[in-house]
Formats: sequence, structure tokens, C-alpha cells
Amino acid sequence: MASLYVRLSRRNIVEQLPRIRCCHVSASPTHNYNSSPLNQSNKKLSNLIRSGRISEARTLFDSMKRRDTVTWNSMISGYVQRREIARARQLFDEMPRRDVVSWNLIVSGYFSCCGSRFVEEGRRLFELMPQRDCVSWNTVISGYAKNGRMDQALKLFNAMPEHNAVSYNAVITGFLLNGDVESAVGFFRTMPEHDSTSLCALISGLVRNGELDLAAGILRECGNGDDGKDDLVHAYNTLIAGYGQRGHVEEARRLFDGIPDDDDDGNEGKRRFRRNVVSWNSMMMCYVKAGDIVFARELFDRMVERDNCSWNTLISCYVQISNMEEASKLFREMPSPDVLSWNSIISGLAQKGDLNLAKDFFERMPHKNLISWNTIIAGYEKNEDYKGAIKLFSEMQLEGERPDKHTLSSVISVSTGLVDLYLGKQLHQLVTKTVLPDSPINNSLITMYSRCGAIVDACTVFNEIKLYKDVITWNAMIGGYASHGSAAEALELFKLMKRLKIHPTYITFISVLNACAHAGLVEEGWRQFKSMINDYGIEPRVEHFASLVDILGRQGQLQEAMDLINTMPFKPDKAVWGALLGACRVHNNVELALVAADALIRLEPESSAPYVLLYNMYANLGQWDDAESVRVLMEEKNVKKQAGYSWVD
DNA sequence: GTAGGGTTAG
Repeated sequence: MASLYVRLSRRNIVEQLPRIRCCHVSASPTHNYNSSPLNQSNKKLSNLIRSGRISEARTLFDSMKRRDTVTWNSMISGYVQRREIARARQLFDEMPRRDVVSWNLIVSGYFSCCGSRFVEEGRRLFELMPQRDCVSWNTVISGYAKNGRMDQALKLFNAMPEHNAVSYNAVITGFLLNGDVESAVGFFRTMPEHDSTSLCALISGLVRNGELDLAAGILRECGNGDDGKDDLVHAYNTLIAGYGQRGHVEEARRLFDGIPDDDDDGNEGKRRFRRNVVSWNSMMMCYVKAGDIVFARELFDRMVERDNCSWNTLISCYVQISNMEEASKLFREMPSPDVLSWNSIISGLAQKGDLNLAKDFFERMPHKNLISWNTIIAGYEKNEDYKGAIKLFSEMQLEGERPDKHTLSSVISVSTGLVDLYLGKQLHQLVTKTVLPDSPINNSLITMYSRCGAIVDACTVFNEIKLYKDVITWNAMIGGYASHGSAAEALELFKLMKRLKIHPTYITFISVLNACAHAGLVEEGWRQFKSMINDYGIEPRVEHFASLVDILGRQGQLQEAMDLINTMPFKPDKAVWGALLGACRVHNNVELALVAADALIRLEPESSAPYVLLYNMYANLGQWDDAESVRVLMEEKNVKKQAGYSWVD
């Protein structure tokens, strides 16, 4: 009864089938098709595509002597899944005969690519279709909905001959992607029958919009699970996961405990509402997110039915707390580790800085996917092995894996680390051509440009962001201006940010204070520092004190800076002493410079910077004997002068 | 081989 609409749609498709020519059925008799070499190859092809091995799939496709429409469709589907629309289109144009599935595939391909040009082409092809089935309509409706074009989605929804649950789900999801909770719920209520998939769509969208109470209310209202509805446990699992994401572990557990377990009664024969492995995994994930590893482990140990997801969840939990011993132990124990298990282990090793072992695991993987590459590249970037990251990035492309926004975000950070504007610009072009930039991509571009001295380009990226700019984006731009000495611009942008009610973070204030330091604004600096504490309730950190020391020092208020260091509630770190030492050099205060240099040398005995600064100070003042003794001391302590620190300036 | 929805990796 709950699948009424699904049944309706099946009837639709079945009714339309006779009008659609299916090539393989007419080309060869059915009885020997199943065992035919063609069918065997088709199965192999779809298996390769399912496991993401696209280049192997293409090799097989190219080597096949006979191909039917299913062969072509499978290959097209592989490219569509990977958003390689040009390749998909080429095959679509080349194929000898197209059926409705071929058309649906290519239309769906265009709609899942970003950019209005693609959407228009998808729509054009939809209009050109010789036959349309329910899937064709739903593809276009969901395509518009995901691209924020709810006007078109609704227009087509109203124009389609008969709806099924999928049509409704696509519209509901579309509303919720746009944050339109009211319309989503309203639309859900117009459905004559609610099946679990619509309920899932609604609940997961409500959770994304932070509407947990509303989601719980609707779940209660739609039945407590024992009234014959299909798989209502899906909807429960959605909400359990949603509570987990928002940190409401107790509510999640109440819901979980409310689902009957298998051993609650002996009524096994009848299919009914029960906990399944996803319920267990979702509940386990709640504990993982809350950092409650003991509870997660307890649940895992109690589970009767185990799947890879359960193992992977627990592995990722140990990875998150950096317990690689336990993570590796589980990895070895699990019956068949999959690509997710490998990726988690690689990520954990990279996070611990063990790049060699991470790389070793990476190379031993039976099959890598895009995330494997992203994980290892991000690992190299975070550990500042930029050359290694670039090498992997080229290898990835040689192996036919296309970078996505995560890859690009990492390699843009690599170009920042290398201060390589040329590379950064090339990557920026790649971004423009291949992905719809999101916040992390824009933020890494802004940081890259400003670190590479191209503040105008940073500003262009910032201004071209059409949608909402998150606080990290603002921080990146304000920080860029501040480090460039463009204090007025930094402070102006900060004002604008506050006017737009974007809540600043402690990082924003580090940049604001740096801007004040560059501009010599002592009063303004203090004012901002106090405003941070009093207006925004942000606890000052040692970084803020370092900026204040810098502000005072640059203005020659060295004793005030020293007093601040002595009274601040933190142990001064190298940034604090570095700021003081730099100021002492500018204002030729040898006495305090020695204090700062001494502290710096204690913190970082191997660093040559304080020695070089002291040397240059003495040299500047013409005190060559003292300068020479610094050099000798450095030799004695076996400190090597690092590139980038000049003996002259 | 195609449209929507629940848990795990970057």
C-alpha cells in the first residue's frame, strides 16, 4: 500500500516499453543471451564501472567486438557518474541506436554538471527525446531542483503525465536545498500517500536545515512503525543520524531504543519494523561524533550482523582520536577491508605525520578511488611536503583520475606553501574550467593570491563570490590585506563584515590587530582588542598578545611591550618574542633585544633567526666586536644559517 | 544501463 506510487510508476514504464525498441532483445534470442559472450562482457563492464574503475572499463569497451545498447549505456553511465560529460556525449552521439535509457542518461549527465550552460543543453535534449518515461521527467525535475531552479522544477512536475514518489522526493529535496522548509513540508503534505523514501527525503533535509524538532514531530505523526508501512526504519535511521550530527546523543539513543530489536519477540516470519545494520551504524556514529568511543565500541561489540560500514565507522573513530594502533588492529581483523577502510588508515597515518607509511599503504591498495588520491595529497600538503604533493597530483592525472574541488583546494594550498604564483594561477584556471567553486576553494585561492603578493587577484576572487561568504572567506581577505600592510582596506572590510552581521572569530581579530600594527594604530588596536572581549565574548589568545606587542613595539613603545609580556596571562611564545625582537632592531634597543633573543634561542635552539637579527643590529650600530661574538657563539652552538636570513639585512 | 531516500573515508 505504501508503494502505491512506486507501483504506479512501474506501470507507467511497463506501458511505455513496447514502444521503445530495445536493441539487445530484438538482436538476439533471449534464451541464449544470458550466457552469451556479449552478456558476460556487459556484466564485467558494469562491475568495473560500479567499482569506479573507469579506465579499465573503457579498455574493455574498446576491445569488445560486439556491443549492444546496454554496452553503450553502461559506458555512458560510467562517464556520467564521474561528471565527464564531454566523453559521455561523444559516445551518445556515436552510438548506432539509442533507447530511452540512453537519453535519460545523457540528460541526467548534463543536469548533474555545474553551470547553467549544461542545464540548458540537458533541457534541450529532454525536449528532443523521441520517447519519455517517468524517469526522464524525474531526471529533469530533480536536475532543476538541485540547481536551485524550483520554478522550472514545479512547472515540469505539473506538466508530467503521472507522478510517483520519486517526483515528489525530488521537489521536496529541492525546497530543502534552498532552505525553504515551509514549502517542503507543505508539498510533502499534498502527497496522497507517504512512503519511507519521501519521509527520509524530508527528514534528512530538515536535519540539514537544523529543524530537528519538526523532523521528530513528522516522524511521530507518520506512524510509530507498526502499521504496515514499508521500511519505516529508514526514516528512523535518518533522524538518528541527524541527532548525531547535531550532537544530541541522548535523543538519538531514545529513538534507537524505540525500534524493536530482532530478539524482542519471536515473530520472525512477518516482515516488520525492526532495527537493521544501518540503525546500529548510525547510533554508533552518534557516539563517534560525540567522542564517546567507549559507547561506540560497546555497540560494535554487541552487533550480531556486521558489515563493512560498522568496521569502517569504528576504524574512522580511532583514526579521529589518533589511535592508529587500535585502528590498524581493526583493519587487520576485518574480513574484507574495502577502499574506505584503506582511505581511513591512510588518512590517520598522514595526520600523524607518518607520510612514508601512509604512502606505503597507498601504494599497496588494491583499488584507489578519487578520495584515496585526495587523502594522500592532503596529507602531503598538511605535512608541508609540497614537492611530494605535486608529484602525486601529476601521477593522479596520469592515471586518469580527474581532480575535484577537494583535490584542487589541497594543491592550491600547496602552491601557497611554495609561494608559487604561476602554479597557483594555473590551478585557478583549472578551477574555473572544471568545478563550481565552493567556500573552501575560494578561501584557498584568496590565501594563495595574498601570500604570493597578488592582493588584487585575491580581491577579485573575493568580489566574484556571488553567494554567501562564510567567516573563513572574510578572514582570508582581511588577513590578506593586513599582511600586505593595507590596513585601511582590512579595517574597512572588517567594518563591512560586522555590518552584514557575520560574527568574527579569534582569527579575524588576529588579522585586525595585525592591520593596526602595520598602520601604527596603537589606540585603535587596544580598542579592537577590548571590543573582541567585551562585544564578541572571544577569549584572547597568545596570538592576540603577540599582535599587541607588535603594535606597541613598532611605535617604539618597547618598555610598554615588555610590561605587557610580563603581565599577560600566557607564557610568551616565539611570535611574541619575535615581535619584540623585530621592534628592538628597528628602534635599536640592544638591551631588550638581548632579552628577546635569549628567550627565542631557548624556545628554538636550532633557529638562526635571532642570531642573525642580533648580528645585524650590532653591525648597524658599528659594534663589530659584539657582532663577531654573536657569529662565534652561533658557530659554537652549531646553528646553521638558514636560507632567507641575510647577514646584511 | 537511467530519476528520489538511511550509516562509513578526503
